[in-house]
Amino acid sequence: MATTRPTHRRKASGRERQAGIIAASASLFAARGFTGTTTREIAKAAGCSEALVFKHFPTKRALYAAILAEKAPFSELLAAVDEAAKKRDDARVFTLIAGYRIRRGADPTLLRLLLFSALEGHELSKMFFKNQHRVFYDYLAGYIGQRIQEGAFRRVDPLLAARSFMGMIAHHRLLHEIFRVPAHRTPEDSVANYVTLFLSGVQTGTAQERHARP
Amino acid sequence: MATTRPTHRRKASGRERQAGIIAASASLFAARGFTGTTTREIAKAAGCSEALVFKHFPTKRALYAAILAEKAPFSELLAAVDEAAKKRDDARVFTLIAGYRIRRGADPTLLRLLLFSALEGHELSKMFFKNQHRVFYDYLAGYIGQRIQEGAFRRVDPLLAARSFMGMIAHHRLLHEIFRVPAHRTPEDSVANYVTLFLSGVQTGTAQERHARP
DNA sequence: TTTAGGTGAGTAACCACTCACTTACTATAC
DNA sequence: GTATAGTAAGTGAGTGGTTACTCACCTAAA
Repeated sequence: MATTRPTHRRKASGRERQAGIIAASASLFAARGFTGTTTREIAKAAGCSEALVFKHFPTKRALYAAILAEKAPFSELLAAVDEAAKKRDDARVFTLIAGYRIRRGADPTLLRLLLFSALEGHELSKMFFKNQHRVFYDYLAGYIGQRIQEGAFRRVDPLLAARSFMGMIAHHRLLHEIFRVPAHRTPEDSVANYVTLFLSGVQTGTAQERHARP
Repeated sequence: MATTRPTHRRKASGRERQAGIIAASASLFAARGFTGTTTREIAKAAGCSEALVFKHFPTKRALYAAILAEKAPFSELLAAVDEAAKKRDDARVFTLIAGYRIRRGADPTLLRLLLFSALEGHELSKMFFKNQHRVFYDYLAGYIGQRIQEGAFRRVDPLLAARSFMGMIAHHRLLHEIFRVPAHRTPEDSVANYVTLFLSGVQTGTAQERHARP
């Protein structure tokens, strides 16, 4: 079973090729959308023939679906957020989430794929959206609801409040990554601004004195 | 010059046809994107032959550009907002803007066209974005800056604050119109929530007592 | 009679996808 | 060690269908 590794291999293994095709086509689909990308371009980007692409994926649509299905949710972030949530460190909870989205070197591919798939009405769009974004709303809404019960947050609608915060973040990325609006602040600055603004809006007086006014 | 109007006209005037083609193709482009829409579909939707479409617009791309260029900014809204701004009625200023975007029967076509054109990298995308959205940022940022100087708002970054608010609104529409997330509040409720949350976040103590706590 | 409105029948290029076929690697028999 | 058989990796040259776009021609109204 353990295969030898020749130094100058001329044929890639099935796994390698498949991963290569997925990686190459993912950036193409993200850049041009599903209908805007041709199988010939995919083959060229993957460094193989069109025929081989169809040996690995029965149809262009199946390849697209494989890409969307591959992108999994992020566990390490949620663990860090959960820890901050247990300490009731509001600023850290929201800064972690915002900072994960808004940061130097963040990959714009996922956002473009998400938008394209939703606009083009691909069937896997909903699952993709659920894995990529829904997690945050549910988690944040739960945390906000809890903080309201504890008297730390004002009585706002938890789900709408969670969406408000995620809206600021998502819109920030949309402006910069899709509409190419130049940034006039550092990522850290922007995140701090959004977090402060949001927390000032939801925290009660007592909680604000602890965090929002340095 | 004044032409008679026969009751049973069989040929449309050039203007009428052109408008019909634009209207028909606009909804198709919004639904399927540029590459996802065929000229045959456009002709069928406009109720004429493909050849006639090309008599009016030299290329498919020129037709797309004509659609994006046609969509003009909204003057009556800005007038109403301006009036509220002169009275320093913060709640009304933000409620007007949010309510214009979030309301029953709002046309999702423009949002889809805007996103598709930006994602597909169409040249007119930037102008379209400027006409459709940029106005709000600049106007709001100016208003927020003024309110800060007057001591009514905290010292936030005016542009980031404006984007935060527009982000909540834009994201709300994105969730419902593109990602088909069901609404759990009425449009008016949602708008009121977003406005209250935002104003609580930016207003100083004195201003909050006047507006945000009924 | 003029002319703007309108079309059926193309065209070359391109699309997703197929197939007959070659090549490179490996396990095994000797 | 080497010959060989089996198989996974890989492709050039297509396939029928679709695309954006054209052109010669028609038709109704002023």
